[in-house]
Amino acid sequence: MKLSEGKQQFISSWGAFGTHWGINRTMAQIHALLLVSADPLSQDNIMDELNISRGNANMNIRELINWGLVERVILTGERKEYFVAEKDIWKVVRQIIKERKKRELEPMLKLLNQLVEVEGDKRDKNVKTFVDTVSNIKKLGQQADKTLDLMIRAEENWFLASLSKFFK
Amino acid sequence: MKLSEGKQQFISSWGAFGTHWGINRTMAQIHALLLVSADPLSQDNIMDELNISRGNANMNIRELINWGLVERVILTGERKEYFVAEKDIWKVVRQIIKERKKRELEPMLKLLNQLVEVEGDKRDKNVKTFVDTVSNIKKLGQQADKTLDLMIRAEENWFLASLSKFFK
DNA sequence: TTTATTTTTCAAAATATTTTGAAAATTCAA
DNA sequence: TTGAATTTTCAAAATATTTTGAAAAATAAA
Repeated sequence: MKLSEGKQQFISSWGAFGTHWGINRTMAQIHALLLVSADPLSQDNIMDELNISRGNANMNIRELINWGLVERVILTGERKEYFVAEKDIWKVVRQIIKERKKRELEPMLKLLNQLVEVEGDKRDKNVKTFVDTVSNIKKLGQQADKTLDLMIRAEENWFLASLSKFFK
Repeated sequence: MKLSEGKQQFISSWGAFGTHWGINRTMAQIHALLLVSADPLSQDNIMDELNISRGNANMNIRELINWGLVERVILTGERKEYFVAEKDIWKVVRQIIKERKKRELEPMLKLLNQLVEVEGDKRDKNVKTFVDTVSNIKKLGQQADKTLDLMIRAEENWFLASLSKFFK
C-alpha cells in the first residue's frame, strides 16, 4: 500500500470511528490528518486535503484545540497560523479521558447522588428497585472516577507495564 | 424528591448520556426505564411511559435485545411479550464492552495492521511520521484489547477489589 | 493610518438520523 | 382452520446535525 492510500484509509476510518464516540466525522478526520502529518498544516492545507469548507475547517480546528488535542504554531516569516496534533498517543488518550470525565461522568455522578435520596418506603419494590439500581450505578461510577483519575496522572510506561503484569 | 420525578430525571439524563456514546436517545431511555422498573414492561407500557410510537419502541427494544441488555419474558396467562433489563450493572458494563470491542476496536486493529505495512523509505519523514503514529496507536489498541478481554472475563468483586488495591 | 491577508461568525442549505403510523406479517387461542 | 391480538416493517415526515460560503471582524504589514 502506498503512503497516500494509507493516509486516506486512516483518515476515513478514524472519522468513522469518531462518530461512534460522539465526535463528528470532520473533527476526527482533521485530527487524523494532523496525526499523520510530519509538518504543521494551515487551515487552507486542511481544507484542500479533506475537501471541506473554510467555516467547517475553522470550527473543527478550534474544537480540537479546546479538547487539547491540537495546537496552533506560528512559523517564522509566515502570516498564516499552522496546526499540529499531539503525537504522543498516550497523552492523547489521557487528554480525552480527562475531558470526557469532566463533561460526562462528573455531571452524571452529581445527579446520581441526588437520585439515591429519593423519598419513599424501601419496602415498596418500586422504590427499592429504583434506589438499588441507582446506588449500584453510582458505586460503579465512583470507582470509574477514581480509576480514571489515576490513569490521567499515570505515565505511559508505568501504566502499560503495570497493566500487563496485573492482568496476566 | 419523589420517585416519579426521580425516574423522569434518571431516564432523561441516561438518554442524554447515551447520545455521547453513539447510542440513540430513545434506546438509552428505554434501557433506563427498564433498569429502574421492578416489574417487566410490555411494549405498550414503554410507549405510554416514554410517549413514543409503536415502531420506535419496537425497533429500539429489539436493538437492546441484540446488545444483550434486555430480555423478553413471557408472563403466564398473558398474550403480550414483556421485557426486563439486566439489573447487574457490572454485567451490563461487561456486555457493552464486549459488543463495542467487537464492533469498533477489532475492525480498527485489523486496519492498523495493514497500515503499518505501508511502502516507502522510512528516512522520508512523511513515511516515518505515518508509520510511527500508526504503530503507536496499534500498540495502545492491542494493549486495550487484552485489558478489555480480561475485564470481560472478570467477576465484579474480584475486579473492583483488585482495582482499588492496585490503584491505591 | 490604510490595505491586504487571514480568521471567525452564522444564517441558510444540505445531509443524516430518528420517529411516526399505517399496513403487512406473525402468532396463538378458539 | 379462522380471526383477533400482537409484533414487525418501512416509506414518508419530522428533527437534528453538519456543512457551506459570503460577510464581518480581526490582524499585521506597508
